[in-house]
Amino acid sequence: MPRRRVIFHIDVNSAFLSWTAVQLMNEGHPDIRLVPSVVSGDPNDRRSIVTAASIPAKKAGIKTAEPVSLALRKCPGLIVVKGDWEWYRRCSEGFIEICRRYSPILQQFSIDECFIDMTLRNWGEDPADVATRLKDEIKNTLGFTVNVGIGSNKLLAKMASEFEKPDKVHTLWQEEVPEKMWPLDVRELLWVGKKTEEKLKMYGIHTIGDLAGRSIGSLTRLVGKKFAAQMLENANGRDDSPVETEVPEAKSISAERTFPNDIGTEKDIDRALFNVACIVAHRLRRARFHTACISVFIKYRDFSVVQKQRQISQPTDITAVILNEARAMVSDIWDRESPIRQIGLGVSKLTHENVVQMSLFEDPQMEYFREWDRKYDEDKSRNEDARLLAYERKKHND
DNA sequence: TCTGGGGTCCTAGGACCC
DNA sequence: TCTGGGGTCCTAGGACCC
Repeated sequence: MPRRRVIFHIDVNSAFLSWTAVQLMNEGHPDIRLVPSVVSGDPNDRRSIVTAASIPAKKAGIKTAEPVSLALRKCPGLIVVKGDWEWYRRCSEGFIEICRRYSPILQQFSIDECFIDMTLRNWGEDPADVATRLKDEIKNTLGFTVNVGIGSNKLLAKMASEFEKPDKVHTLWQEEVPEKMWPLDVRELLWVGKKTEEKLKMYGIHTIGDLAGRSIGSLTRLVGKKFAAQMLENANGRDDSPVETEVPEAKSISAERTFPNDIGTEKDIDRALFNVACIVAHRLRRARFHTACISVFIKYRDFSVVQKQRQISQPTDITAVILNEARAMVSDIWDRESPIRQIGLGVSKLTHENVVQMSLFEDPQMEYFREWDRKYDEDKSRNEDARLLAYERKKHND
């Protein structure tokens, strides 16, 4: 007899804020979760935005992804803390490890979320009790709270974990969909973002229930065939995607820079391109990839974006080659008048280097470029080691 | 004193081939 | 000289996620 699937979705509550709170408490500071506080990139950068906000900060009207300057105006006493990515990585590993003890069929969905397939567990008890044990174990051993959503598929589990927060367990079984999911605003449905919300509401679709009752034809006209079909399935609580235990290989690597003040000279642009090219190419080499497609984009002051991509015949991981292509493309798309807010560089069509054919008669200049990259990579890894060592020392001394 | 950074996937139109 | 249709690849743009 086919038994119904039991999926858990575990979601760290205000992840970056909680993790920073734990870090600060380890150093003897008070708990920033209890006061209006936010985590941001560089708090001194006038363009930095709110990465995570405490519940008291949210009550003061502060939203994730809004500018820190705006948040400070809304709440003058706000505590702004810079995020620590190394620490976040460790917190993430810690909570994933605990989840994996409950089921080996685990899919990490992001740094602070995962799905586990609990179908094969021998349920002598209510799944909600097991979920409660899991959430309490994370809280007691790691010091931060999670929500656990339980459902008969990934979509329902994820929707359930979004219900009341923090530190809660919720179920959303198929039969609970009309009662628990249909009354929700259509925007709450996974994959329905701002633009889709606008379109749907223009056609009188306000709740997930409204959406569930529509015909595929009318939705196709709004959002296209594929998305319409998926949205309709999801609104009815259907989703048969498996919990994927394999970590997918990267399909693209990119980096971008937003300037503190918009720029407009060739020199500034060139310097920024050089910086992002170094970063992207380094990450490419570290992952042992070559790229066959390079892309650039420019974001102007009014947030309009122009972009260009180009395939190259000989896949490469050489900074200079990538930078050269990027320069040419930026020169093609930049109108040479409008100040630039942000510039980005990406690589895609990634292949592993062992399948790449080396050209027999390579430009002798390439050897120089390769040497340059080798030095750069060495330097980077030395700095990285030193940073980690300092990190460990600091932790040891605390 | 408005809006980061890093990804994935989809669609539409044009080029090119048979 | 007007004419077709299918398939594939490429590019630009746009939507979504955390």
